[in-house]
Amino acid sequence: MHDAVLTWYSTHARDLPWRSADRTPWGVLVSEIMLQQTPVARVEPVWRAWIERWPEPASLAADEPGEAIRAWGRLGYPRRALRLHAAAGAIVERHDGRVPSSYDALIALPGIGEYTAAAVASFAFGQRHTVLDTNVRRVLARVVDGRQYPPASTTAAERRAALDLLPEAAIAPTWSVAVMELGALVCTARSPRCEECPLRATCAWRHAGSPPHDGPPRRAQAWAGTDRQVRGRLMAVLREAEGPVPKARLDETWPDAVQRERALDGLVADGLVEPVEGHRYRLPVTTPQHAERAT
DNA sequence: AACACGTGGAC
DNA sequence: TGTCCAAGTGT
Repeated sequence: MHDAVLTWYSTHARDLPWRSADRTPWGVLVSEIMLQQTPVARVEPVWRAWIERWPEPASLAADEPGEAIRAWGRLGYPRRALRLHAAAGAIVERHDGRVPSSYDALIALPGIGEYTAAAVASFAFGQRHTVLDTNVRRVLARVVDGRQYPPASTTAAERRAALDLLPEAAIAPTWSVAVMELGALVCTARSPRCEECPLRATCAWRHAGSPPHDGPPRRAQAWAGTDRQVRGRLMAVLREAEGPVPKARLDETWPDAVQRERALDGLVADGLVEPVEGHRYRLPVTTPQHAERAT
């Protein structure tokens, strides 16, 4: 199983900039944050511009958080940009400006959770960690469990299965990225290309006749009319503006005043937007002291 | 544990 | 055309 996947990866891996031979831990970290819930094709140009402008954590930390949000563009979930800016500040303060290599130090940074800490420790520092993203979880669900889709959230059983399969340290990172790539290119969610799969001979799901998902329905996220849509409208206006925006301009983005105010208040509470005197708003200029504090 | 959190491409 | 989904995290 390992040889089949590694051989497949050696000839099918995409040539992505954050995988290049001269990659840096900072470049890997930035890519991992950008790739959270966001397709590779949309990340690549933004990543290139970001790394050119902020080639190390200290350069990002020295800039305004609003500039990070602006440079984030339309990648979505702009709180990731704010957390990446905060992570850069923490790296400067706690780690002398160098991305830490330990899983524990990584997961302590804002915006970095179980997956991203394992990914950076593996792909930037060559360590042996189980890397469980949506691709790996789907591949294991099919190959090992014979199910079409993994559980809604990562389980202990999945971590155990991933650890059982994780090879020796020398090739563990390559194994992880290879399984991820297999999930992204072949063992896809919607229309898997099983004929091209290096694991087609051993896949439990395929052997079982590719049975459809049976558990509770996987609910898609609502979008139209949600606060998320309103927040997106507001952020788009603020990103594209040079400086502070009159509230009247924000009021044009959404007809329902109650929902609009709620969305704007939420953005301010999240530290993504800053009120300015004279009924104006702008992207944040200073790092928020207590944004997203537990309630 | 369930939910909020953006955006746009694919089918 | 509307649904589904993309290298998750924090609460």
